[in-house]
Amino acid sequence: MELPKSYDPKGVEDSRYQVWLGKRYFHGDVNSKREPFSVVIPPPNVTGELHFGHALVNTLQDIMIRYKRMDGYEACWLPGTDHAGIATQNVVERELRKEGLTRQDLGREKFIERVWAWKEKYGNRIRVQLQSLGCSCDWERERFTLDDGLSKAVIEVFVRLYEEGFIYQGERLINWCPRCHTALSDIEVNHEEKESALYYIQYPVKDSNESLVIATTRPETMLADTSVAVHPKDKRYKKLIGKHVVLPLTGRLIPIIADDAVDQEFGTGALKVTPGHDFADFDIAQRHQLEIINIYNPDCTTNENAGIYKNTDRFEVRKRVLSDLQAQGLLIKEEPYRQSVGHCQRCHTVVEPLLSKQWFVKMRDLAKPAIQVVRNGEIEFVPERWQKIYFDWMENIKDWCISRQLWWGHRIPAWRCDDCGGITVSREAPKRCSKCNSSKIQQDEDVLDTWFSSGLWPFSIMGWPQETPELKNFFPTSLLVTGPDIIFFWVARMIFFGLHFVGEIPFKRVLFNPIVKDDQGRRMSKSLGTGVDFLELKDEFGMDSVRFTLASSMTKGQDLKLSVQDVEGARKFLNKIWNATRFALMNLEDYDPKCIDPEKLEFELEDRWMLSRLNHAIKVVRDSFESFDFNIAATALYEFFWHDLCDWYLELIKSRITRGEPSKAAAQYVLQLTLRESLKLLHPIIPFLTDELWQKLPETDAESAMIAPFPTTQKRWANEDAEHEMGILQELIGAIRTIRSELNVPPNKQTHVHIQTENAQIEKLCKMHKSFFTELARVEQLEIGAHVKRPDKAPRKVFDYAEVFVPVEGLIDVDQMTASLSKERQAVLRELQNIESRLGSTEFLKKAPAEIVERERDKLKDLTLKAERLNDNLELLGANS
RNA sequence: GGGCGAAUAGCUCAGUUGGCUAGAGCGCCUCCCUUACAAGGAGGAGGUCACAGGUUCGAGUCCUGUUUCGCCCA
Repeated sequence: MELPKSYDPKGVEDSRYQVWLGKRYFHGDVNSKREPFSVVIPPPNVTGELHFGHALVNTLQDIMIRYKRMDGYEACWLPGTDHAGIATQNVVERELRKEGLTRQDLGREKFIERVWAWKEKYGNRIRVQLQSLGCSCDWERERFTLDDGLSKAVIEVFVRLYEEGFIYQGERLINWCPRCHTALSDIEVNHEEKESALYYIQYPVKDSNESLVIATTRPETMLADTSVAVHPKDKRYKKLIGKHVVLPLTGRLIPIIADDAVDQEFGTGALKVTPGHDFADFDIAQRHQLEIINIYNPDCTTNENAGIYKNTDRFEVRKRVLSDLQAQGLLIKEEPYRQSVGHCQRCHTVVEPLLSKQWFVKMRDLAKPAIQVVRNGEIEFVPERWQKIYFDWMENIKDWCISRQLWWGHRIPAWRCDDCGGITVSREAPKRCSKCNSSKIQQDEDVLDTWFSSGLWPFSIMGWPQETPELKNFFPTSLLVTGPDIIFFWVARMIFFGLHFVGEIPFKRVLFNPIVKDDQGRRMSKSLGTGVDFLELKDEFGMDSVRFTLASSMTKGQDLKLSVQDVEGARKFLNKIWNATRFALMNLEDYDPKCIDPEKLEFELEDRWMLSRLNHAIKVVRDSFESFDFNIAATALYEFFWHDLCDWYLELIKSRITRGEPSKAAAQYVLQLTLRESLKLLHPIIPFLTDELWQKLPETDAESAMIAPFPTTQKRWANEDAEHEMGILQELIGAIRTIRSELNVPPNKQTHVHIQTENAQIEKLCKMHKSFFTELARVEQLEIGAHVKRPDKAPRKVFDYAEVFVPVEGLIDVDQMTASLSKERQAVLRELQNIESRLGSTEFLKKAPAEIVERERDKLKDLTLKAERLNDNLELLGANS
């Protein structure tokens, strides 16, 4: 069976995935005796598309799930999607607009049907993308936040919170998006600095010649002013407190009040108070029982409260107000000002604070235990620094506005009575008002914030409020991988909901992944047009390449820059693995595991070294998976496979195998073992290729790499002596190669090599492994020992324990050789000086740990030797030292 | 305004409680199509670790300040 010369992921990936699906490897068994390892997916928007950020989050989850599954855990990764209220509704409304329709034209029921149709059409896309990525999700447990079961959980939670007094309805100032026509929670508003202006407006004081000048960035809201506030200690205005001003343009009389919240330094120190359209002003109004005026309709055109300005867009009103003020000479001045303006997270429209009746969740008491479990380490945040962000928010948490004036979502289970106005909250649709028994009741029109249902995800996906085997086995989950941008929206809410409703933390560890950016550092965002569809890379590079790239770039910084070049590099690595396996298979054709007794094999130095390196790789990979240092795991595997295995080991055993030396069996044994264990180590990161190759191995311990036991370190493989000896041979061979290359010795030309050393062990080592020199450095004759004389003109490399000479015919550049040796001597002397001054310091000897001092002494010895050798050689080359 | 993070080779980044003659990948330069792989092999050049102080026997690493950039909150 001959493999093609290069790896083509096309076909391989999809067919592998189908096999895994068919074998139900992904399914988590609730009856298993194995320790569970569970993860719930951060549910993507059902009608959305996955971008590179998703690719990263899901690759990391898959790596952990696959690693744990192989390592003997009952792994279960529960997938699903989110209905994403505003986002999805916006998308469908946009489609309707193309037909010249609005959702109101269709009516609620028809509109919802349209959204479901849309969901059916595009809902599978997420699954297809995740499967292309290789995600080993338990698809039998796939859920959607609007499924019946999950909707029941939402209702249950709402009703319980209402009954417990956590949920209330209140008339409050909220953030209103005039385009989405809905209330937003505080965190759904993004603040952006904008160049704007500060307008100084004169308010005449009633029955007086005096006037007050106020400064504002939003002059149009003066139509809703109900007071002017000054600081009680402000000498400028003290005498005016208690008087009234005549509000320009409207003629209304409003009081001048004193409040500590006024900043005397800002503007003129006099603040117009607009409680209907400003959060700070609303608070002031509460303290002083001021009237609250709302001048806006839901679309933020003005209503009748705006008087002559009614039925006008809010930005148009601003212009008209300013020009009217100017005409009356009341606009004193205008100066440039940077202002922070809130925008709707979903549609980027400037939000407006509006007075409105909404449902809220009281947060203080829910937040407390949620803070506690992170503080005491029951839930671990990685990187830890995100804790602070979490604490800051949770400790200053405000009540959560959960009602949305949308149609797509979980409808609030509350009914209002037409007769008595009472509210009935119920799990089942009630027939009568619970207060007055009237049958004229109407369900609240609003739906719940999408994050309200997402917050229940870890247990609603497992069937809560029913007591299911899934909950019993897989809850709390082991790990959550998500972006730090939704720490408030999602992570925090899952924690307090989990604690409150299941009485347990929802997950033990949270890994916050960096934000994926493109090679120019731009955020991968669809609206910016920088969202790259990672599936486009599938055909050319394969998803394994994408996964490997993501894993190797995954550090704990806050950005992760990706470029196609990196993916290309990963593909080369995959090809290397492919070809190494191809080589192995060609050289294992006559290998029969049944005839091999590992105890009786004649292991050579390189065999022992290879196993020791393997052992080391196993340790690094395991440790870094456990600490989520995926880049370290990926880099270590790359280094190990490419450099240790391919560059050295494979080269060294070629002749043993082809010549059929007595140690051939040992080489074959170590080769197949190393390859097999490597494929396992690599499997969590690059599952497709590794399992494809696994199927071709002569000896395996499972039918698929996916379910093979993850390698464990073996004491008998660790071999420091072998590593040390190989290190010396590699160094000497490297020296010969460097010399040859520098002198442009043709690769096929063989040379003599002289190695001068007084070290008998090294002499013996080199003599025993003469073949290394022959095969890897084209050495036809090797002379080594203390007796070896330095040839005058031959090029050389100098180590502390030996000198390597390659006497080549023809010209050698003595000057160049001298220069390079001099340069090296300079560096050595500089370092020697450092060490000597260190060792000469009594402070150092007294305070530094013994092993450090010892190391410095060793270095001193080695470097002194090296310096002497360099001197000797330079002298011989005729250089003045 | 407050908080967090980043600044190391041309580029992208590693560098784990201070012990480093500072690493990798890509790119660049030289040589080579040697029967696993040219998506390859061998070798090479390239860095005052942003700046200024401090702590320490010893600082890329810790502290303070400055500059530049990014993110979050108000």
